[in-house]
Amino acid sequence: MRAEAVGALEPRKTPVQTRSAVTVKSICEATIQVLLSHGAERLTTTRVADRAGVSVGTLYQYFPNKRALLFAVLKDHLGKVTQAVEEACERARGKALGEMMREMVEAFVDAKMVRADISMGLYKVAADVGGTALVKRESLRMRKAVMRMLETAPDVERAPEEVAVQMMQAAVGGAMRSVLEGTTVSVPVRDVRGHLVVLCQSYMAAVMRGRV
Amino acid sequence: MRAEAVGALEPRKTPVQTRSAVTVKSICEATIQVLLSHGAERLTTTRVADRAGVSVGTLYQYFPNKRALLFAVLKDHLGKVTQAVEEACERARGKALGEMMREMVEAFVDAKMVRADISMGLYKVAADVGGTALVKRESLRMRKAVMRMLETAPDVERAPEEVAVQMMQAAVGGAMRSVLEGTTVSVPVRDVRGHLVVLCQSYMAAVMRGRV
DNA sequence: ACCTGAACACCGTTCAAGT
DNA sequence: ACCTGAACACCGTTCAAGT
Repeated sequence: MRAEAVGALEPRKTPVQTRSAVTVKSICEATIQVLLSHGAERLTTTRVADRAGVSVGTLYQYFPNKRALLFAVLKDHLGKVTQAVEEACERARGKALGEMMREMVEAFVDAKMVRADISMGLYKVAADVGGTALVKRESLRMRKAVMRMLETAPDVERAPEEVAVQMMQAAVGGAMRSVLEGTTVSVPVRDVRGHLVVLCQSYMAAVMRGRV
Repeated sequence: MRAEAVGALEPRKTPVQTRSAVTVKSICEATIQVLLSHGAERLTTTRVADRAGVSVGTLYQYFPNKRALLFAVLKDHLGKVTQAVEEACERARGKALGEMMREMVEAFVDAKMVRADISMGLYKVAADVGGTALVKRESLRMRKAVMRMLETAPDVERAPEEVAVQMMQAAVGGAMRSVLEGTTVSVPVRDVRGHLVVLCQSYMAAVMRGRV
């Protein structure tokens, strides 16, 4: 298997003046706007620069390449989702297993849904941009939060294997993706939430019963 | 939301002579080879043509554009997976619900795994290529097969809502994707299969019990 | 009926010149 | 310290010319 030829993805220079901090922010915002209005395949560095009111050269002063730009935007978006899940896990400490699953899943689904349009747009670019590495990192953060939460469940004697939690996350994440991409026939958000809650509850319960 | 600007994705002309049938096949094979050896971002129509031993012009005689080429390859691959699942559903008719889930999930996982490298490579291009439309079609075919199977389960009184089956598919598909992309920490295939079987069994059982 | 490959348009990226 | 935009390289796609 090939190693991903990613190249530098980190921002090129850190803005030291207020002017450039504004520039960077406007470039990121312009990226999202272009993504949503023109679509991923028409997202051009020139177009982004235009929209941000700067020249291409300026864009490249802060981002080494197009991927890095999209990477930054993706990172920001995924970070918000992870944070929402972490907070939910914190809130649910000490509750029963079923409640925990509900809080976690609802936080995840809702975080993805607040900016459903951005989530959708970013799925398309994630693959081109080293998104999997990012998803991997965020998954790990979420998994740790979930594991910590599970340790405090009164109705759980010993924590489940980490594989089980991984599968659960991957399943919920995949289902959300499918809904957002419209692969799934359109279903009300409320139903999706409800179904994913049940899915996690029943799977976790089965795992605890040693069904695997 | 923007409509996907797909353009023609169907092959441009149907080979009428043996020579050109060979050409088309070799172009498709070359595509997979280039995808696996050079990676998605270095997959160039010129490179594919070179590898297939023809000129770019010839490639464009059969495929209107690069996307159509990748679309064809993706379609073929997904078709095989769907077929495997359909066959499994056929075999499992009349068995108990738990057995049905096992047969279905194992068929799906195994089909994805036979050519894990191709599955992986194609995930990267799917987004650029109108893959979601294709996935939607294949999902529908699989869902119908699953619904037909479920009707014959002796321990199921009334078939589950279609939403539930959709969620299950999306969850399993997403989990497999996560495993293949390496987002999930590497887990033995056998374990993945086992976990996904339990996930489907417990979720379906919960749905039947009216837990949603 | 099928194949070739030079030519064109477009996009990512750079860098010399400006403030 | 930051910005500009013409110039370059590369890739998708075409089409006049060949067999």
